[in-house]
Amino acid sequence: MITIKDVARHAGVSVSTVSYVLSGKRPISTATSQRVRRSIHELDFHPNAGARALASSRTNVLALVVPLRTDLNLPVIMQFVSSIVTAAREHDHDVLLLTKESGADEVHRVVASARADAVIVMDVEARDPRLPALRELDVPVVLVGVPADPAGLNSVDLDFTTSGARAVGHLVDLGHRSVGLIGSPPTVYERKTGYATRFLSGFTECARQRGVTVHVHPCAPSYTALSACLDDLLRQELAVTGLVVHNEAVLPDVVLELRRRDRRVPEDVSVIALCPDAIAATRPVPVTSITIPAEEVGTIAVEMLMQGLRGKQPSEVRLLAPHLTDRGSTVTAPRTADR
Amino acid sequence: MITIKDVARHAGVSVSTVSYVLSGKRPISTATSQRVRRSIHELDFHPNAGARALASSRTNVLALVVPLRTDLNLPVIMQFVSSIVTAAREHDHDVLLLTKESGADEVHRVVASARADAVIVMDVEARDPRLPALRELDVPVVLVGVPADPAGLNSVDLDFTTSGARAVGHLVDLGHRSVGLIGSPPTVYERKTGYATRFLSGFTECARQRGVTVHVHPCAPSYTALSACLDDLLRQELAVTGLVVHNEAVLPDVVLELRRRDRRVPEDVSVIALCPDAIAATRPVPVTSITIPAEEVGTIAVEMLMQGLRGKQPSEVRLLAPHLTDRGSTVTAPRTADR
DNA sequence: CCGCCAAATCGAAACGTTTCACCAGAAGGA
DNA sequence: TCCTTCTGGTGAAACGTTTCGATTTGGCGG
Repeated sequence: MITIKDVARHAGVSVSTVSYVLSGKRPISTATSQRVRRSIHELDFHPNAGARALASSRTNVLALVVPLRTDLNLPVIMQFVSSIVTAAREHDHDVLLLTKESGADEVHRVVASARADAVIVMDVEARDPRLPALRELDVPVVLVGVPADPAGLNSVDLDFTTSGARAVGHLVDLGHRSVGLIGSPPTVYERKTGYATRFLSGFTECARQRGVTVHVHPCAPSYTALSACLDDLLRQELAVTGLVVHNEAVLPDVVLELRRRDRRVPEDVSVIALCPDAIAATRPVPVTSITIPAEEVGTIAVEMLMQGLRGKQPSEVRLLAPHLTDRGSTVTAPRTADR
Repeated sequence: MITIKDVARHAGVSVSTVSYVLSGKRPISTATSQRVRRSIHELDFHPNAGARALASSRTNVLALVVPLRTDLNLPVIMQFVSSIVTAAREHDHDVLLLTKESGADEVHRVVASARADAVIVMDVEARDPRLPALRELDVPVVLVGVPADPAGLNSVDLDFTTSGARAVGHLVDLGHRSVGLIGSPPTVYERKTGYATRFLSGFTECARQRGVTVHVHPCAPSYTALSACLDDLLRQELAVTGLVVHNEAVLPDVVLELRRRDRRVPEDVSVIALCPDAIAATRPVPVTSITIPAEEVGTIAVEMLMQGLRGKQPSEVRLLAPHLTDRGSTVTAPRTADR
């Protein structure tokens, strides 16, 4: 193994000088610096992470808690993870993977044993049982998803309330007076996952204000559930002309099933979804959507942690404004809404 | 921070004794051992990972290289990751996440800086450009997926060749004489991903031996591609009565689209898929399938690494026998096969 | 020519484990 | 009784960095 000592000898300087060249914490003359750098390169020196961590009490590792069992919105999760890893690398950090299933104890273990010096927790629920334990940690923590009481922790997420309002608003602007919501699976609402209920409240509140009737329908991620859901929403007497879909899993089937029922999109029914752009764009008919800005959320989460590691501990909540992309699946409501 | 010294003092023993209690590398009297354990527990002591790594040159961390950008078979990937993390924890190891996109350099960095002491690489292609670099590493490496030349490395995967044969064999046994394959996206074959071509060769070879005609059709993960694909495969003159689907992304739509074309499953067309059980079981009509044993592969991968860390370096290839579950979507071929 | 200052560099003490070599004391054999 | 052999335990030297304080150098004003 090749150590900093070897580099120092090779470059004809002291060990500490090499260290300072690497960290930039003391001024080093450009001549020396370059000589050292060349030695590092020639010897292919990589500082030992353990030794570094021991001496500096910094691991340059972020712990990331991911909900792996959830088979629901997997693409979204992956996008988060991907952007987090990339962002972390940009700040010279690595990512340690923990699963949500193993709970807060694992996070504590990882922090207590100084394996990571900051934590990102994904898929946080409104009254997440892990919250108290997370508050106890004396390292920076960022939650992806906003809990009921975010005090003492940082959180970042899409502004789902505004998104719900925005979705229904878009349809109302187009003249729709009766709007259906195909929601997330019932289980998601039951466990009070923050994002689903927030989207729902934004949705209903906006509808109320603008005087349109809404029909809310959670939907499990299966064909039969979707089928039943559509049967219900498409009943003549409801006269639904606009559909908001907040359910990545069934969105693919929604358009197909509407067709099978002789409802054309967008002529008969306008459809707007809340999902990653990648999904909305590849449907048979591209779907107008509000994007879930996974990329951005991930980057911001890492940014917040880096802030925290630099000493600031603001404990803020950052809600990202929704961004709507019209892909043509929403049009002016048909005249014969009550055919 | 609470160190091993504190524990030693609290338990009235020397530092080394505590260490030996923890590692079990020397016999310690049960009396002392229990006293030490109680102290550890009372003080909530967690050995500092950095110091540990430095002194023992073992990090107890596995690096895992994951293809995060691939939006294709995400559920499968997640299952792998999930089982790997779980298995790693069972062996008291943590998992460091690397992305495939960042290439072999990152793996080298992580190993050279002693951040991890073994590596799992997922989604390995037949002539993967990372292979040479991986062979250079002097730590245990396990590939998930078998490259053209697996020499010097360990690999584990489903036996795709046999799986292909098994799938077509199952249909032939039921009397089908003309079988279609809805394959993975064309890009997957182009980059010579091992598993797709191996499945294909097993498929065609078995069909040849048993004298049935086959119609192979790669299929991009989009509705239009699937539609075109089905149009082609369902042409009268081909008289296809059995369909093998090796494409998680479009499987959900296949049954729906068959229905739309007035082909019933399984009365008119038998369908068998290669995909995780979770996907096959939740289709409108549950689909007979050969499972992708992600759970098992992950566990085995970790097991092999642990072997390697214990000193053995066998460099073996482990192919898992396919397991077929009949869910009723495959039945005896209709009489009027050539209607 | 001297003394002083800043800039650049060096030396050595941490950091918290593991592990090797060593040491008491008890047990056992002669 | 004395020597050996265990068993259970200790002390201290690594491990490879970072970082603090000290030291050298060169330049400059007086």
